[in-house]
Amino acid sequence: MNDIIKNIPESKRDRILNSAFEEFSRYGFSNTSTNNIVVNADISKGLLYHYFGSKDKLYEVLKELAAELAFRDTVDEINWNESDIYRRVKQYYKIKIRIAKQYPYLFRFIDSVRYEMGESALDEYISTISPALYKNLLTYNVDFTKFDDSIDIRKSVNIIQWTIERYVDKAIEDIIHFDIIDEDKIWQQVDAYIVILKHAFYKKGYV
Amino acid sequence: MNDIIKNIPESKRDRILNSAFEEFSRYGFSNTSTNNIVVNADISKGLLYHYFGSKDKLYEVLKELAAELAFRDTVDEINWNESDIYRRVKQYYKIKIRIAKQYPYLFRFIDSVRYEMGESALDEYISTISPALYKNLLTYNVDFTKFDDSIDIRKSVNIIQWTIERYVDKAIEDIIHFDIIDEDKIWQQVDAYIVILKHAFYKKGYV
Amino acid sequence: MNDIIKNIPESKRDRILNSAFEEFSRYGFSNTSTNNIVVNADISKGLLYHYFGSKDKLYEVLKELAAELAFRDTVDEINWNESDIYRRVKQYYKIKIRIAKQYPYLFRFIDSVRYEMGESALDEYISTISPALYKNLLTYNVDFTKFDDSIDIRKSVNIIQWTIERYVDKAIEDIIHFDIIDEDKIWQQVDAYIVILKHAFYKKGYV
Amino acid sequence: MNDIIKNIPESKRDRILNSAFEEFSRYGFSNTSTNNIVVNADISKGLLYHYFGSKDKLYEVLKELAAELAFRDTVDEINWNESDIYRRVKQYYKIKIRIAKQYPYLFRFIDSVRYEMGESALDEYISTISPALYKNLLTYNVDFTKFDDSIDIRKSVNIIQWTIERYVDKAIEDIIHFDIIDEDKIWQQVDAYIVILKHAFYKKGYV
DNA sequence: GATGAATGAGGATTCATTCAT
DNA sequence: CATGAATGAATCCTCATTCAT
Repeated sequence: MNDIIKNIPESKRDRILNSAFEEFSRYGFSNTSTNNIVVNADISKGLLYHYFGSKDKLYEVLKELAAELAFRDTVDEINWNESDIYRRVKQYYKIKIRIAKQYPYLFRFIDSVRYEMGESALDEYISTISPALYKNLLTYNVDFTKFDDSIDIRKSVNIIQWTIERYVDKAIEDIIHFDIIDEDKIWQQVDAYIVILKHAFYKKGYV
Repeated sequence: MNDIIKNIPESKRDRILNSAFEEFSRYGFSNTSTNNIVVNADISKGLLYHYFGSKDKLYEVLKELAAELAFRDTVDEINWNESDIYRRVKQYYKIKIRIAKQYPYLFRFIDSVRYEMGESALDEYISTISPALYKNLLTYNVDFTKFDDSIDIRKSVNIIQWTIERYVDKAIEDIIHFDIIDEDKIWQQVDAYIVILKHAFYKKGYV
Repeated sequence: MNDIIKNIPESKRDRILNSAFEEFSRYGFSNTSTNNIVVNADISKGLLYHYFGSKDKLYEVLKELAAELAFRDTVDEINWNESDIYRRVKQYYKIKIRIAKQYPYLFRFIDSVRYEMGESALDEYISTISPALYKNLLTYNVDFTKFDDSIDIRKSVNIIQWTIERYVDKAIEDIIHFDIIDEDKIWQQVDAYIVILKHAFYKKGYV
Repeated sequence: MNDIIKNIPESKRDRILNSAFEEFSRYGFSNTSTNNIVVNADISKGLLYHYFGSKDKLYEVLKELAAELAFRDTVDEINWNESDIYRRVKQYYKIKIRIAKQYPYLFRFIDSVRYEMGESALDEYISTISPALYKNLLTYNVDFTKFDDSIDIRKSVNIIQWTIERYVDKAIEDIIHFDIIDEDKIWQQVDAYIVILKHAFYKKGYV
């Protein structure tokens, strides 16, 4: 499947993929018109079928690509030696923003697939790899000795993740709506929150 | 909106509603054919449009009805003076089964709407009334003094709800698949679980 | 299958059937566009599918109708007690012309089906009933005592049939091209030939 | 037209021609996809159009080639001094098998053209040269004095031809299906039949 | 010569909606 | 009330043909 994408000239490839990600995430599989996809991608109808053969196949390729980028590659790229929970989480969300800059609708697409499918290629990632990724992100090799023992660490960790996630998801929506984001500003704001969160959850010495 | 339903002769009404609930919950809004709805309801196409005007309007009416039955009426019907958590929860699920007997696909329909819509009439119930219903069901006027203080009451309550819910949802699927259920048997089995759960969560005196 | 045709109002029915007979006989099954059929029949695309469901089904119905008219009904209508070969053959071709007046392309359609199919519903008529019809037409209950014994009767009969057929097929082509024929004139010319043929093949007493 | 074929390197030529003969004979002109032709011939789409210009032109060239091989060249190659009907007929079918070994689908292609066309280049051969070829094959310079006078010679000749033809056509189908035939065996079997046929039709002295 | 990406008109089919009866 | 015939725009997909490389 990946061979299909590899063979498309870069210039067109992301136009096609983004157009398809957007349409499918907006309208679902059956309500998405290949017509709209090709118009937005500025290619001919024939070319879409030259590359992908059918609407079904296109959808499969998108699911495969989404799984690759959002789960497999991400797991490989994270530096699991980073034991500080804040830097660990920031790492992950920096990757997510980088992906969203290339494919703004990819994460919305993943959400929409989750809704449409019972058992499928992507579901493997959603139901298995995705929870595992999040679990490992927040636990594997994390230095919990920095945390204040009197506080529920798991919940603390959740609050940390949710807070950062909130900013990042808002940033991704900004990419979708305004086509551009001020990434520096995002990380500055995130860092400001991290200062507060460290005060709340870390032992005095680690703040 | 409710006037529309009121004006449909009883003999046809539930045939139409159930056919529509089933099709929409199976295939989603846009992938549902009004043709299938009228065939399964054994009415003419013209009649569907006579009553509902359009596919959109039909969908709206169904959402409204679903919200009415599954949330508004249910809230009104629950006896909020019943402070025993087990009897309280059983009350709710008895109502749910009664609704499912009349409209087997209604709860599947609600799930499907949640998936398809961003902001909609039903969302008001899903995002506001539905969580409130569940919260009140498990907390409002509930006599928590019966609970063993050493145990996390919230989690206990969740286990109680989840256990009962599991049986009820399975029963609703049976209504869909076999058209009939043995309700007595369901409640017997639920009661057997309640005995176990009371041992686990209630103070000795209340078991 | 015949129910489909029966349910179409007469005014439209023959417009549709003739348009389809013409297109299919001209271009073959796959090269025939349903678009052209509906344009020539002056109906909407949807209506064609409302009646016939698919291009395949339409083709099946046409084959069935062709077999019915050109073979089954024809066999039933011929007066097999007519033992004079000339009157017998004329009978058959009068039926053929009557059919062609209603469905000018029907016989061309049959020829085209013969070419496209291996084994099919119509083939049953073409490969079995059609040869049987011709054989019986020229032999069953025919009074061969009228023939001059010194001449090959079978060949004589063929010449008789071919001569009449030639005029009739030409007449059918005229129906196609000019929309109208002078049937009286055709039979006058045919009768003139019959006089000659009787001189050639019949015993003196029967001329 | 023949220049087109001449200019194609031998290595590719027969691959292209056989692929095209097969597709056209299977699916007819309009239902044949040039895509399938190039895939089966293992050439690019562009090359097909480089050589032939269009699907129509390709079809014309194939018809021309078929006429050349199956009629013109065959007529030239037959030794018309061979007056023995059995050897004469065997000659012809040996040529036919040699052609079929190079172009297995050529004779099926000719049959399919006959079906599709009204008036065309190939029809000239089908309607004029082909009947003439068969007529001459079975009559021109044939020594009929060998035949038993009491038997209808024409019919005898037909039986001779049909018998041999049956074996040869079966052999050609074997070429198509199994890619190989045992030609010696075919002629042995044909000769065995000839012995029988001579007994039936020849005067005692020529058996 | 040789490639195959690219085109876009045209293919069959579906379906929400209307309206005369 | 009730019907279902009728519409036609929109659906996915195919394919002969072109052309830059």
